Amino acid sequence: MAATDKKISCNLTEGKAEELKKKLPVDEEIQDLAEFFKVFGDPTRIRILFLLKHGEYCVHDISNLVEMNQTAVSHQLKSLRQARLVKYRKDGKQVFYSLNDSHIDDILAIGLSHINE
Amino acid sequence: MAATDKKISCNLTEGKAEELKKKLPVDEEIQDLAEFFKVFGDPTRIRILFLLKHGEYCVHDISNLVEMNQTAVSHQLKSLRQARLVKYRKDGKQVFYSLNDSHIDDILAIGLSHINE
DNA sequence: TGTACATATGAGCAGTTGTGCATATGTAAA
DNA sequence: TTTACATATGCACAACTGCTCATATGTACA
Repeated sequence: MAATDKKISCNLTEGKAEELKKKLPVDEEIQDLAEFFKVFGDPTRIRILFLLKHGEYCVHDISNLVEMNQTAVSHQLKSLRQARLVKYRKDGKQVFYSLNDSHIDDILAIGLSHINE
Repeated sequence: MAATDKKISCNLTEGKAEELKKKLPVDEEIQDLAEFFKVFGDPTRIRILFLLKHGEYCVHDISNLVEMNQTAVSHQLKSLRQARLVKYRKDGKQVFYSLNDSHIDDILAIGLSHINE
C-alpha cells in the first residue's frame, strides 16, 4: 500500500486529503474573506449600509438616522471605509458617505433571504 | 414651519428622517442579519464551508483537512449548525456534515470577488 | 485671529469570541 | 461488560470588538 493510500481518518487517504487541500483557497485569501464578512457582522454597520442604499449622507445625518452618537458612527464608518464598502466625499466641513461596492446589495439580500427561510 | 420640516442635521428634516427610518429593516431583522454574517467572519468556519463544498465529511476528516484539533472543529460546527449553514447525518460512531444552504456558494463567491478587486 | 461646527482619533473598559483542556456522551466491537 | 473510538460540551483564558469619553484636526465664518 503506497504512502498516499494510507488511511488517515474516517474515509480519507493521505493522497485524497492532499488533493482536497489544494482545492481550498490559500490562507491569505481565507483570512481576507473572514475580515470582509466580519464587517457585516455588526448591527450598527448593517444599519448604516441599509441607510446608504438610499443615498449619500453626512456623518451627522447617519448618526441621527441610526440613533447612535457621532463618535460611534465615525468609528464604524472607518471600518466600512477600510473594507472598501463605502466611499466618501468632502464638502466644506461635512463628509458625505455612500456605498462603494455593487455587491453590497446582493450580500444583504442573500442574508435576508436566509434568515427569512 | 411645520414640526416635520424642522432641520435636525445637515440636510435632513424631521419628516424626511422619519420616512427614511421606516425604510430600514426592523431591529430584530438587523440583529439576525448581523448574527448570520458573523458566522462567516472566522477563518476556521470559512475553511470548513469551502471544504464542504466538495462533499460531506465526518468530524475527524474535517479536523484533519482544516488542520485544527477535533474540539475546536466541533465547536465551530456547532455555530454553523445553529446558523443553519450545515446539516449532519449520523452513521454509527461518525457524524457526517454537509452544506445546508444553497446561498452559501453565492455569498462566498461575492466575498471572493470583492477581495480580489 | 478667535469661535463654532463637523468629523476623526486614541485610550480605557466591558462584553464577546475562539481555542484548548478535561471530560461527558454515545456507539461498536471484543 | 469492558474497551476503544468518534463526537460533543463546559469551563477557563487570552485576544478581540464596539462603545464612550476626552480631545485632536480641519473648515468656515465673524
